[in-house]
Amino acid sequence: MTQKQEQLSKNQQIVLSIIERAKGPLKAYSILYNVQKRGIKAPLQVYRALEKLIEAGKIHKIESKNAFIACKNSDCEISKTTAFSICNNCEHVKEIKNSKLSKYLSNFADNSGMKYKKYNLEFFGLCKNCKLKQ
Amino acid sequence: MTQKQEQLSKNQQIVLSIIERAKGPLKAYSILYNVQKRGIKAPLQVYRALEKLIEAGKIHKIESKNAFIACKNSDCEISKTTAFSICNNCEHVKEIKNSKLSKYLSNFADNSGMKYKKYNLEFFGLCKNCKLKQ
DNA sequence: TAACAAACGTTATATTATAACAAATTAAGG
DNA sequence: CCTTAATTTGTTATAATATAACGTTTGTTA
Ligand SMILES: [Zn+2]
Ligand SMILES: [Zn+2]
Ligand SMILES: [Zn+2]
Ligand SMILES: [Zn+2]
Repeated sequence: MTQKQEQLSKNQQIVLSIIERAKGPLKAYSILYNVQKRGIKAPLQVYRALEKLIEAGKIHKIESKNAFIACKNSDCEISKTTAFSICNNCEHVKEIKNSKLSKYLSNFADNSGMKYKKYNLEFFGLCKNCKLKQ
Repeated sequence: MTQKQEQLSKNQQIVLSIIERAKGPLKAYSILYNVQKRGIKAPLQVYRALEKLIEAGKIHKIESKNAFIACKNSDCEISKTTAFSICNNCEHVKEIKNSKLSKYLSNFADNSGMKYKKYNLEFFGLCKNCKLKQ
């Protein structure tokens, strides 16, 4: 009876805490530098933790940036339907929590007959701050 | 009066022709191997061509795969609003052309007040073929 | 406690992408 | 045509991102 792991392991906790404390998405090697004092020495240790954290819905990968951000949607069990807004100027990234959007996309079906359980959406534009400064 | 380039350069044409002939998305180094007989020797030559082709809307990058696919929407001048369906099993990728979807997303605005001119959406699931074989 | 799965540690290496610089080509204006 | 600027090219080196392979340790379950 294999069952989904509940508890995070030591390395997973360390990596998660760094990501949660960060103001924005972190890159894997930046995480590595941040956790070396806590005993994590190699990239692979970070990548393994990242993989598990993503599976657990604790973090998401921003694909267009190869960076990782903590989930703010009360730990999306979802984790499969993600949407982000990304500022092209200051690189600010925010997870979009919008039930209409997620409903719309979860129910989307094109003529291919393919039904999707998973998607990732990345919006780009200028955030409020950066819009003013222009 | 700088103006958007109309004509593709030699290397851009070579790279584009490879991508257009391919059945699915190609990775940069796979493109490189494919064009070496045509005189392109270095990764940078490929990446430079890719960059221009993306700007021109001739190709798109599949972010979750670090791969490049030819645009099928009559050369999206759009190129800024992209959606793809990706099969998790056979890796088949198809650009989604659906005006309702693009209208919905182009008009989407969340409570952040941010308005988006650009997005990339990647759907994941099983294609028809792979669904049958399961 | 035996058996298995998951996590860990470590070294090496694969893959993806860009920096820096100089030469060649192309486009536009006088 | 000549000049100038912009773009494209060629080349070498290197940065940044990610995984393979192996053996050990730890935790769970029967
Ligand atoms: Zn989330
Ligand atoms: Zn901003
Ligand atoms: Zn397109
Ligand atoms: Zn398939």
